[in-house]
Amino acid sequence: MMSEAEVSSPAHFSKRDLLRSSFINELLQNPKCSVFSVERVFPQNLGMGHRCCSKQRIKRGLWSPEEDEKLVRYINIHGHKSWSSVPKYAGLQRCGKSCRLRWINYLRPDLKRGSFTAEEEQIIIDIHRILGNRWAQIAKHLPGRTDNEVKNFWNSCIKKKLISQGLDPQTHNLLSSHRRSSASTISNMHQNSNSIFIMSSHTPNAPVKTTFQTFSSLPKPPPNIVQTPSSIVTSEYQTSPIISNKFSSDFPCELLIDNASNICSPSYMNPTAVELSNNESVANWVSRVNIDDFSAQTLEEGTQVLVQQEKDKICEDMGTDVREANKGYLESSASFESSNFDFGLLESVLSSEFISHDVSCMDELAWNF
DNA sequence: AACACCGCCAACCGCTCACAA
DNA sequence: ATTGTGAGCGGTTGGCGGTGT
Repeated sequence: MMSEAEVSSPAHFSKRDLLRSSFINELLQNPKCSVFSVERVFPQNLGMGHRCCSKQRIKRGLWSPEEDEKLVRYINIHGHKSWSSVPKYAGLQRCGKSCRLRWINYLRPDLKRGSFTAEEEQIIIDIHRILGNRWAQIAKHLPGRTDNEVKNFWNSCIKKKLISQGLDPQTHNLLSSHRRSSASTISNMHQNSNSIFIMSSHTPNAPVKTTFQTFSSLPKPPPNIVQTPSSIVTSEYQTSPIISNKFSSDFPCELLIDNASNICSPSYMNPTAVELSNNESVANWVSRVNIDDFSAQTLEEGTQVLVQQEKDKICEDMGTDVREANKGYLESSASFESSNFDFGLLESVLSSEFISHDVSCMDELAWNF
């Protein structure tokens, strides 16, 4: 433990050290902790404040330990019913917005600190492939992580990693510079073994049309579509015995099929990932089929059960008659369209769990929407 | 040692949405 | 229906620290 003199000396701490030091935790546990006696000001950050708080002269920029202490102490005692009143009563020359941000992104006691794990990284990638840059949604699936943290991690690490793998970080498809070589490879896979395809519905926000079809009856895809399933030519998709039928009012669906191994992974494409979906030739290629037919013809028995279980579960949650839902084609039924059920979120939970873990975890999924 | 460059990340900005008056 | 306010979100910025020359 450092002496107070050491702690009080700004020279001993870089900004990052101060922000990250373990005594933040100490402070959180003990609001009366007075370890921050140092007068640390950031004159360069003394601006006029946010537009939302332009009436006051408020401080901007990095938070000093004293400010952190005041904020933590106040919230520990009074909570934060109204952020706009927090700075006033906490004795801070900050706007409420800044206080809220500081609390949520840094001072909240339930925050996890330290580097992202490989598992967290994979979850981020998986959910991002589905939801796109919806950092807050992604962060909800990473306990103790904030949207800001996830966003920064994405921009500083994952993005580069994907690019280095020849993947477009927005669409998770192959970058154009990598397409030429990959396209021929995948095209060969199609010709030789009927390996992997993507079937896609069309525009984002459009009602979900069908997305499922037996592989063998599909017409040959247009040349450009075989360039796209870059992200599924990975071990995770080749080894995950995943199948589920999901629908979304927000996102177009895609179904990833490895016919050679009978592995299927339907998913949603994030809106930025549908560049090909607006292509007419792609639209023509995607045709409608009965989902039950698909399941029966192409899936092993155990997988069919999983399909049915999930369909039932979804319909149950929505108050929809399962048998009714199973009767016809799973296109944009009125009940789905009018529902407030967040299929995007559902999908994000499901896919992150399924892709990263064993299928047996299906029953453990939280349906807390 | 000095400087330049670069990556990380905390914080800000501007926007949208929800809700109350 | 309109307006004002607050909360939340995603994009962006800029300072700091590490690294290379």
